[in-house]
Amino acid sequence: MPELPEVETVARGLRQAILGRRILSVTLGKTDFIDDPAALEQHLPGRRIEAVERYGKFMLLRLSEAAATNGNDGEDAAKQASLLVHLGMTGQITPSPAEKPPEKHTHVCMLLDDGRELRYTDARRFGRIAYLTEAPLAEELTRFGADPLEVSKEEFVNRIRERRARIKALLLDQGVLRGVGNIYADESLWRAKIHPAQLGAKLSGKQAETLWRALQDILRKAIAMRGSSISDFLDAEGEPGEYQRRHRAYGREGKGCQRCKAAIRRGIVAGRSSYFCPQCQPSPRGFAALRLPQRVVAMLARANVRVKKVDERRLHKPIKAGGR
DNA sequence: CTCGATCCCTGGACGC
DNA sequence: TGCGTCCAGGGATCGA
Repeated sequence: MPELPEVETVARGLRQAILGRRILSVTLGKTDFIDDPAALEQHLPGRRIEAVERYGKFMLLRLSEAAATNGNDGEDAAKQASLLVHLGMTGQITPSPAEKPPEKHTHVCMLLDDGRELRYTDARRFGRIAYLTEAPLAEELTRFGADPLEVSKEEFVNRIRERRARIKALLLDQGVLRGVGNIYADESLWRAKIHPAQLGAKLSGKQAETLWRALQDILRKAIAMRGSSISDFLDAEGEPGEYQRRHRAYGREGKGCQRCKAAIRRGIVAGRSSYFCPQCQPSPRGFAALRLPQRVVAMLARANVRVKKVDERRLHKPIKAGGR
């Protein structure tokens, strides 16, 4: 599950491995996750990879200008362009010897001028790849919020406190902050002792500042440890990260909170599994019950136990209107 | 504006 | 061994 630290790790690896290489040819497999597959085949060959950048959970492979075609004044042909890559859930991008048989689910192979192949593998195809010239790229990137590592404390606090959505939803919203996903949202909320279902507008200035600090600190440490490998994340060298060892909340249902020993709980907030300490991260008023995971519901049903249905209007009513 | 639901997709875990 | 079901989840989209 590549989030900012994992994508940063991959981008750094790629920078070491393929900067300056020229793409000679492109071979595609399944293409339903590629914006315009033909554009890759048509425009990538001949281009040099001049930079590798990260933008939120995206990687940007900056390409050299195409050789100007005769009669075109280079007007369209020579445009700056980039390959935008999102790893989704299971995406991996890594250079390998061209003679090595491709892994299963390899959908893009770019032959490089040093004899290797840059390969994109993605079992679930939740990723995205797009060839974009400058203007469409700029347009694409306007949808995203601040980089969590660069956002100032003031801006972060403002962005959070002016919203009435749950803090977990805000952290996951790429239009608010680009690059935070489920793991680092839960980890930073645990560190800041804030319940994931708390409303952004309900956070005190102090809490929001603490969260800002926690988030940055955790992201930096995670980058230093080359990200978290839960099931399938591997960096550009095919190595797993190490930060999963430092997880305090994510994936630790039933285990003891490392501050207070209470059992970490899991619930659904903002449609995502959310792990939190019921003791350190007090539930907001009005958030009576977390929806039970389907598995638990099924188990109870099988055991013929009746679960009193929570009145949903009550559950979500809350939050009087009128907050700015 | 914010919410939940649904879809996309596959592999792995688990129950029977 | 195998089958069915659930689940992981980022993101788009739709209706309430």
